[in-house]
Amino acid sequence: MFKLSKKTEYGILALQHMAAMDNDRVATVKEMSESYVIPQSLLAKICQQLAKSSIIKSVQGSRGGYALGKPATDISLAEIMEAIEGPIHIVNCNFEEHNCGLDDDCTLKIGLNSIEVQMTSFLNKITLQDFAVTPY
Amino acid sequence: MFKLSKKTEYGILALQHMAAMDNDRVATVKEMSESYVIPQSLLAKICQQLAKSSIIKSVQGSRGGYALGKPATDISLAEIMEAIEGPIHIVNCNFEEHNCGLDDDCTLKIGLNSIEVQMTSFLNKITLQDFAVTPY
DNA sequence: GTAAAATAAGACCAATTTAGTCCGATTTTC
DNA sequence: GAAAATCGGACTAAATTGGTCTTATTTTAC
Repeated sequence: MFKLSKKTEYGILALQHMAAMDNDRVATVKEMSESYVIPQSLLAKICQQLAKSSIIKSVQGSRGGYALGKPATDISLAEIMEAIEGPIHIVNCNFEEHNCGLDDDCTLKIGLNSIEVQMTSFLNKITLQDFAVTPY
Repeated sequence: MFKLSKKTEYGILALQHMAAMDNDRVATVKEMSESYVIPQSLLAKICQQLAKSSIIKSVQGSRGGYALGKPATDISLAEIMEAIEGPIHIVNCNFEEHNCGLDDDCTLKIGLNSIEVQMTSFLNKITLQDFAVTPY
């Protein structure tokens, strides 16, 4: 299951939308949920999460909506995933709770640690700009 | 959810075990499931999947078991994941079934395609040897 | 000042996926 | 022929993800 969750996909679609729009306006959840056929209340929650991580900024009230909180070149895929799905860890066990009974001898954690580091570094380097599709 | 499934983790533990053992012997599921505290019948199925992909080879009957089917340097992480979890796709939609209603205009697929390529290439380069922990 | 249109937030349920169990069959050794 | 192993599939349980609903708050426009 090395896959983005649907929520993350929805979040990316929304971010691509915001990246493509004029700088002076904000996008509403309603507008985006209709464009991309995403349940409105689900996208609403996703936008709230993105806003909490200040990837996007919210404008409340009527005429409100969302817009990117920073340039698309400054928004990494890792950041988006973490905002929506939580911390990225490729192995299930983590250092807070040893639940496999092997504790610190776990050869899985030891062996895969460097891979997790490389992975997250890769995901950190990819920015929204990289996968924002320019209209053609 | 950029995470290995527990099944894949179990599979890796088993592969690490086989990689570390003498070349002339085979490892039984019982032996490995006890060492790493993995449900025996679950590990049994995982080993069958690894054997189907010829990552490991099976010896049937009493005194049977499993051993690596090729050198640890030839077994990639991508290969292990695919054997256990199926094909690697970072986006939910795929080209066989368009289920989002956006069909070929999906900016998600277009934008993330190159990232998926880079990811799988990365996972293909990592071999069991790389994360096999040498006894110390 | 009130109605309308938006975000905020959290509880809740549904659907899907993953993890794990169970049973019977087959293969091989002793 | 018994024992010890893999083979394979159906089934159930648990966990995660996806999605809904409801209520509150904020802001604008009339």
